[in-house]
Amino acid sequence: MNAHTDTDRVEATLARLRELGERITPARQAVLRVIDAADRADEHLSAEHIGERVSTLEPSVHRATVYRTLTALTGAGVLTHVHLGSTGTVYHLATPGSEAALEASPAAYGKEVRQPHGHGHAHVQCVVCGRVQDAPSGVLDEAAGALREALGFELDTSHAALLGRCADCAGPA
Amino acid sequence: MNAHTDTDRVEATLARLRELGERITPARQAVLRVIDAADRADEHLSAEHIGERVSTLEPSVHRATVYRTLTALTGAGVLTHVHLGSTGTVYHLATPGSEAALEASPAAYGKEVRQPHGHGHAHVQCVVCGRVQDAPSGVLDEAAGALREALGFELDTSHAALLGRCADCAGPA
DNA sequence: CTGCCTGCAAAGGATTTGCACTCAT
DNA sequence: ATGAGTGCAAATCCTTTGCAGGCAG
Repeated sequence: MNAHTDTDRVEATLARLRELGERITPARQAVLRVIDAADRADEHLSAEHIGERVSTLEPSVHRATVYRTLTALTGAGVLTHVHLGSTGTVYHLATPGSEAALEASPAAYGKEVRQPHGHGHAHVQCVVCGRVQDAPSGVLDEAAGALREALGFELDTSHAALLGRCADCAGPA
Repeated sequence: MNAHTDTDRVEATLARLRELGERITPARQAVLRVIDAADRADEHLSAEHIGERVSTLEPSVHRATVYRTLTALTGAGVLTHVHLGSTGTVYHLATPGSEAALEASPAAYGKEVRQPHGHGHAHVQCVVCGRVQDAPSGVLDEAAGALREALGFELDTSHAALLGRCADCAGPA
């Protein structure tokens, strides 16, 4: 049941790229597959780390291409990135829907790409062990409202990780 | 009118350093003065930028020393830093009387950490223009509570900036 | 006097860029 | 065929580190 949905997610993204007039290349496919696999495993990969995995998957792809690809695909709206405090930036597929098998309808795109930013969930990172976790959805809703009202600031709740100490590192003092 | 309090803030910090057994050197004084001045002007300076200003104030101070000084003084608890999304890290004078070595020694990191209680304020940064603003205090209180309850995660509300669009950049798309 | 702190220079690692070529469309 | 995308290598950028000497305490 996985090999199937796996393909769907990457394929759906490729389809969106095509619609946008972007070219489909082996490098881009490899990058998307690596990120998709990481997403499914709840991993958060940096550009450099993605590059390593792409190399094993498609050895001819150069590191520089990975960087350019990440930038291009993020610009196209099919990838998103999250800035972690001091440990760089990690990437996600921007595919609508999420982890659970939403609905394997090939034509599920139905609509256009959503907002390039702001539809993902928030992340929290432990400054002690570096672990990144997904935050419950809505944790920043009130903050977003308060900031909008006080400053006219439109918060992008998923663009930067919140920092602190995870349960494991905070408890055992 | 200000020359007085200016001196006071830096002096107070120097006093704290002395109490901690840290040495007072021209380089450290210059760094503190630069950061203090920036704080007063609501500026948020990166290590590199601090280095530039220190150079004009005390030309003999080497860049490497600025980096080491920032690390050391942050460790001593008299400075704090805020991670901005993709534009590096900026430094502040730590507010006397509240947080001490939040990340003092590597050992203290996961150990008897003081609660990052309400002292430091949160920052928001505009991803369009890069501007950094202070967030109203308390905006993250609810989020902090929700994260503690849901994940046992202790949020450090002032360690990373929240990203989004400021009033100027959000409105007039 | 001690050893913490510094200056210097060189190393380091991550990301970017110029250029010519290739391949997806 | 045509130019977006790529490979390669060099260049940058910011930050760190080894070492020897200097100054604060």
